[in-house]
Amino acid sequence: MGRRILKYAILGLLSKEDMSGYDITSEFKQAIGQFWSAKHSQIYVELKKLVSEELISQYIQMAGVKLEKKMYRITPKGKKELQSWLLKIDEQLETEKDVFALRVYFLKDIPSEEVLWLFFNQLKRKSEKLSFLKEQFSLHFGEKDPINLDVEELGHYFVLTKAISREENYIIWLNKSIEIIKKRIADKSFGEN
Amino acid sequence: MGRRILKYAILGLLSKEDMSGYDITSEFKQAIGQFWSAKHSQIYVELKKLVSEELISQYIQMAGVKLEKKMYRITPKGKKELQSWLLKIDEQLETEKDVFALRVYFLKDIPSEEVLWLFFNQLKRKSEKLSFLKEQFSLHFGEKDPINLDVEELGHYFVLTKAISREENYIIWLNKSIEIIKKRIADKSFGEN
DNA sequence: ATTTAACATGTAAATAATTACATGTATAAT
DNA sequence: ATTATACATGTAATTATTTACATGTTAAAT
Repeated sequence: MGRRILKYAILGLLSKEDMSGYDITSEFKQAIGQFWSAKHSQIYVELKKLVSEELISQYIQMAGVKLEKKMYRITPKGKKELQSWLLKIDEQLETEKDVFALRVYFLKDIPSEEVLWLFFNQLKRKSEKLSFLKEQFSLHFGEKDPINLDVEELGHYFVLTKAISREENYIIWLNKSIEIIKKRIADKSFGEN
Repeated sequence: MGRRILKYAILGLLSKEDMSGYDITSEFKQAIGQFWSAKHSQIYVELKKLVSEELISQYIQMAGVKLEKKMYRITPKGKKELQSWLLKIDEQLETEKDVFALRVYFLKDIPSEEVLWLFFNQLKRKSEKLSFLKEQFSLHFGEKDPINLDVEELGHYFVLTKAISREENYIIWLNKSIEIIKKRIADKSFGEN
């Protein structure tokens, strides 16, 4: 935190095409939302700030008869700031937070009969997420070879493959852990009998 | 963020053994720091809050002649709250934020001659992190079979294997992406000549 | 002996982010 | 026609987190 990531996320999205606050909110439910996300309340405030900083400009687009949709467009100044940020290297790798892993660290305080259920529950959620991501992938890329992809699509391709492999890896770890837990339970009841 | 994760992270750590604020800060530089972390300024404030909530208690331990180290111990009330939190399921999976992936999504705005360097840089950092984690692992577990591990150590084992596989997976993705980028560059210069 | 690094604890200010409150339009389904 | 859902935008209050400021002790290295 504290590095105005949302600012650059918005500039990056607007660099591709003009969008409304609602559109940006929706983007964070798609591929890029796997790696950065914000609520609409934060987005609308940030958009106003970016306008005041002259990094983006605003115009009205009618949606229906009465609904004035506020569209935003990146300015040359905004584009420049985005490009310079994209080349910046973060001083240190930030913590990729994961509350499930935190809970697992405190395993000894979880009743042993509940542990397996917790892992299976996480497995279910992660499997669902993986399905969603794979669907997204086949929808956008199908059997396409990334070598031939337009550079406009390549970022999306990389990010989707990253998200998919992350979930696959998570699931593998969950299954391995489940096996260990099961084996420990089996060994224990054997010892007890 | 609004779910007081740090509160439970501290309770979980204190559930294992009494610690000072400094000790907790140090823990976040070890294995669990891969999945949750906080700065000392936040930790000291949270500790005082937890004392006022009677979830932990404080006592003094002399370190040297003058240095009064403030130690914290979890109370039965604190233990109870921890255990109930550990069984709670998060309503929805939160975004596992990753600024590098965000930058990659905006690839089209990065000069093509800089892209490879960015990926290689990330590869270097992630490889270093992986080495650190593997060192931690062999230090704590060596060739031990997780089946025979004490339940006190099992959480640590799972978290370390999770952190290691996450980094390994990240590195695989980076290498695959680098190959694609290289191939695209080769194809392009072939076409241009 | 002196310096450096690690140990140790705090507060204040600013920023980032969430949750809750608040309102209205357009479209699809029933 | 009515209802539900998606589209659309905002503010206020609260909480979480970082950065900067501030100080002192202990142990190890030179």
